[in-house]
Amino acid sequence: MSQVTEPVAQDARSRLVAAAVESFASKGFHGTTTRDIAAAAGMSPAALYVHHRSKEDLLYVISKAGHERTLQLVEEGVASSPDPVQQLLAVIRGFTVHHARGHTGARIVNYELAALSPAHLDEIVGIRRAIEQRVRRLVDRGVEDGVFETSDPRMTSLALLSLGIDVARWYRDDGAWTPEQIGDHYCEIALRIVGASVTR
Amino acid sequence: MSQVTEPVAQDARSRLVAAAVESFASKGFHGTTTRDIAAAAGMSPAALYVHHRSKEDLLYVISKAGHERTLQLVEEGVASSPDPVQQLLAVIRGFTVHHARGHTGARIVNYELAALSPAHLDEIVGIRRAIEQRVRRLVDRGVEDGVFETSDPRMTSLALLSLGIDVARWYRDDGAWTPEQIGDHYCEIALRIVGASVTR
DNA sequence: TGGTTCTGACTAAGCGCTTGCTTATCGCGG
DNA sequence: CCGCGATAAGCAAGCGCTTAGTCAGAACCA
Repeated sequence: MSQVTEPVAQDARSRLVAAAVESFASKGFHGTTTRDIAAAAGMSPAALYVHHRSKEDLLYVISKAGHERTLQLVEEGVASSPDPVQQLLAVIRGFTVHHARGHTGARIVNYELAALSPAHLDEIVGIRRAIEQRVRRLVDRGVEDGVFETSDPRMTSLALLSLGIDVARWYRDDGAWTPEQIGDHYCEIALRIVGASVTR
Repeated sequence: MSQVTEPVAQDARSRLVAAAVESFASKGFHGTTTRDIAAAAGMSPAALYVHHRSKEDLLYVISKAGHERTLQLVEEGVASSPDPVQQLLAVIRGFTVHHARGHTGARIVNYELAALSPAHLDEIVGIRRAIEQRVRRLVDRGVEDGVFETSDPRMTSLALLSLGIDVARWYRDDGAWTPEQIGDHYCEIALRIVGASVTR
């Protein structure tokens, strides 16, 4: 069977993905060479093409997985409670912590969209729309229930997402706060943004 | 003298800068070729080097001007009133409108820092620190005066800037809101974030 | 005519990706 | 248990092309 060979191949494949994540995040897609990635994975340039169709395909794999993880995170937050306030807290905490702890991957997810092929971009944009829609529905529900108060729910939900996404840009591993501390403070900020009339 | 010839040269120079802004913003620094820039400016590839030392130098010129403009904007907002609330509103409105209307330039300013040479990056980081410091002082003043209320003024001021910067990422010219509408809503959000106990 | 602006032709270096080959591991007939 | 053909992983070398940047001279304007 392939129970012995597969793990080796899977390891090489994921090592290339991990190397690409590091390279793309620090130097950008176009600033990264296939030789950079191969070297970081401890392989020859040609080995990249044994496991991946192209450099762009590597970006697509990373982007797809990152977006799906984010969508899952948001959906879990919404499903965690029937109360919009608790849903908001769960979503913001998960979203923020994820963008801080996984800032390398999140940078690629949010800032390298233009490097995707048109077909791949289409697919990714679809997932992004789903993420935005989930948050918009959450805010709308809160407004309907009278626990949120905002003059423009659509822009408010966009701002909530925006705040979390931008954490990936400014977060540093050697910074002053842990991802959890940022998550906590961003929950406080989020409640204020939606005008939640609830004790903290 | 060169009073007559200079305008022509200045025009070519600024046409190259304008072309570089468009290209860098849409395709990124590394995704843009010197031929892209020259062609967009209606010139041959070699003409770029008559007016600029290198492609990186072009990026530096754009980044420097953009950062200085932003710092100026923040300082004008702070100087507009002795009242922290009015200062905050002026800064957020100016900052947000600038990042929406000038989103092409702002994308380069905020997302192409890694492509700068170490020396140039140092200089730019200095301006960024000055911008952050101005906003932090504004928030600290508001807290001292008792008109703002927040558990972490440092993270709050970072979040305020973060929110404005990210507008450059998601704003579209054909989107649902004008820069001014976004500025208005972001003023409302900012007041809530700092816990300003003031009527809208 | 003199000086500046701008160009076409060029180069060295670096790019994504392919090729030809070696090596390691596999199931399987004897 | 052994040896054989098959499959896949990996590498050194390099192909065809594009890149940033150069330079000698044409074109232009005072």
